[in-house]
Amino acid sequence: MNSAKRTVTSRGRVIAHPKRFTPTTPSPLQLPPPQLPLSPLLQTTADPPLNPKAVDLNRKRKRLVGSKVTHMPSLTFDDESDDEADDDSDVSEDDDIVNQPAKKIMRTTSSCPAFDKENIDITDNNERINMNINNVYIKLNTSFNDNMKKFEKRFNRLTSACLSSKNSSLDQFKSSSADGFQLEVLCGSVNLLDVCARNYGDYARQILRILYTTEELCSSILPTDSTHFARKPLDIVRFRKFHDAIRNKYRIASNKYDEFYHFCLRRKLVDFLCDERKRQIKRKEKLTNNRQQQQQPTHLQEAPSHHQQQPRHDEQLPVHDQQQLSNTAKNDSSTENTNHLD
DNA sequence: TGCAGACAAGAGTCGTCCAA
DNA sequence: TTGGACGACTCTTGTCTGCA
Repeated sequence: MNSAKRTVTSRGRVIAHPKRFTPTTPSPLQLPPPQLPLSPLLQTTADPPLNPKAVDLNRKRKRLVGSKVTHMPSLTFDDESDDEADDDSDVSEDDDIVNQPAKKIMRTTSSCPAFDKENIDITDNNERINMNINNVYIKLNTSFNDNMKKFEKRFNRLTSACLSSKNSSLDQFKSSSADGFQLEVLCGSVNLLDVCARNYGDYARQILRILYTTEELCSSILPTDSTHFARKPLDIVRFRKFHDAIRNKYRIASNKYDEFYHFCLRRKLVDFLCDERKRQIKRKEKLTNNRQQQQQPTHLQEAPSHHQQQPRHDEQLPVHDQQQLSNTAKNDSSTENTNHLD
């Protein structure tokens, strides 16, 4: 995956031979809700219409006003005299039908007073039907939203319960038998299994601090197959020893260790490495401030030597963190991590 | 009470996989 | 070939907890 053409993002990620440009689009939450073609009475929420055909119903409603309800499949208000008009109209017709006057309207132009009175009654009846349809849609929409909210609450409770149980209990990953586990995992002369810790997270951090130097922890990421990251992965040989220590310390079944590492440990380790970087930057800032304070007052240069702090071994920053520190001081994060490419 | 460490949440970005 | 889903890492911000 490594290629000669590599670019670096503002956050320091190495883009090895980008294949596809992913445009930055506003999140769906930032986008305006879709404009529903339904009437304003139905647009109580941003939810899409329950039935996609509601769009068609809405368009038909244009035609229904002032006409007779002849195209509502679920309603049977037709009388037999409308059959002629219905024969020439089709539900599947498009805008032409909507824009064209319905044939029923042609009958309202009759000079017969009886027909006029009948059409007025039909119009009033249609308006009442439309109002009823709107009310039904509103009730359905409200009921759907209420049920969705209830479902969301239940789902969130279930999710949190699953996550809490998964994070809090090691028992589900432990082996049923104590056989097959090592009594010692040596790192030099230190048996890693003798290290005491409050919990597996604390133990993992201590083991990492034993296996790796602070520089390595601050300049590396967890071992991964991907090569597009700016920081190099931790040494895989020592990381296998880390896995051995964790698995043997807490008697985790070998067939469940992957799941344990993925769900319980990985995130802790990622945050640990990130926090190590922050801590080192903080230490470096303190060291820099102390040096500046020592250099500024000339009359204090002859002060006792215990003010002069010698940099610790773990305070030697890698190149990219020095760059990051300088960028932090400049309040300009746009140029960080640009000089630490391999 | 202040500080340091651990942890969590979320946004941003990228690569990979896979279905259309 | 394209775009969505998903996983992974980085970074920021904030909260919680233990300790001196």
